[in-house]
Amino acid sequence: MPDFIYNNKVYYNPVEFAMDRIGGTWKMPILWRLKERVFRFGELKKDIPHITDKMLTSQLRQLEADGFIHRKVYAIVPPKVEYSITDKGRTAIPIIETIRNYGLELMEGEGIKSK
Amino acid sequence: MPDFIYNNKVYYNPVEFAMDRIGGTWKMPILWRLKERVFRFGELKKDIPHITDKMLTSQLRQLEADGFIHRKVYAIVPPKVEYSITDKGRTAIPIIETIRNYGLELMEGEGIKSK
DNA sequence: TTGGATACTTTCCTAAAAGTTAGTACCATT
DNA sequence: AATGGTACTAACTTTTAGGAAAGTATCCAA
Repeated sequence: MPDFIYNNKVYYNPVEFAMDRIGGTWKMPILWRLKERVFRFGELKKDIPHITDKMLTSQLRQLEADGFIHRKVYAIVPPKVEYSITDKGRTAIPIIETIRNYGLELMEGEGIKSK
Repeated sequence: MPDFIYNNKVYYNPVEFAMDRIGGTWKMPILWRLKERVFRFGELKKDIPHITDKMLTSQLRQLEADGFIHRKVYAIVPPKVEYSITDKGRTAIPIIETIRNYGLELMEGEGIKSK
C-alpha cells in the first residue's frame, strides 16, 4: 500500500484516511449522538461534556464537508439549525461501535470500571 | 459514560482509551506487520515507509509497556533485538482490519485508487 | 435601552505529537 | 587504525489539535 494524496494531504495508508474523517476527540461522540435523532447545536453542546463552541462548530463543518452529516438551517430568529446523520454517516456507526467495544475490553483488562 | 482517569490521564470515553493504545500514525502499521512474524528493529524500519528511528523506538516502547508486543534482546554484538506480538496485541488485529477496510471503503467512495 | 436567546466566528495561546539531526556503545572485520 | 553494523538516545524544532475568551447578528420582550 503506497502513499496517496487527497485534497493536498498525504496519507500513508487507509487507516489514516479513515481516522482523518472520523477520528479526533469529537467526531465520534457527535456521530454517536446523531445516530439516534436530529440535534440542534445547543443540544449537542449540552450533551457532549467538555466540548467548546469552537470545536463543535469546526467538527460539524468537517463532518458536513465529508458528507457524514447534514445541516439544515431554519430562517428564523433566533436561529435554529438542525444536524442529522446521512447514509454515509451511518456507515461509520458500526466502526465506532467496534472501537468502543474494544476500548471497553481493554479497560476491563486494566480493571477500569466507569459506570 | 462519565470521564475516568488512568495513569494520570483523563479519558472522556472508551474510544479515546482504545485510540490512546493503538492509535497515532505508527502503532497500527507496526502491529499490522508483527501479526505475520517476528521483526527486528532494522526490518521494521525498512518495511515501514517514512518512520524515523525516534518514532519507531518510542512507539515500540509504548506498545511494549501496554503489553501489545514483546521485546527480546540478544546479548550479542552487534546487538539484535526481536519484536513479536503478544496475545493481547493480537486482539487489536481485527480492530485494525475493520478500520482499514472502512478506510478502503471511504477511499473507493471518493474514487481514490491506490494499488 | 438593556438583556436574552441561538449559533456561531475570531484571535490568541498551550500542549502534545511528530520530525530532524546528530551522536553513542560495542566489537568484529579489514 | 579505520570502518561498519545494530539499535538505540538526546536535543531541538515544527506541526497540529485543541482550548479560552471574547465578539457578532438578529429580533423580541421587559
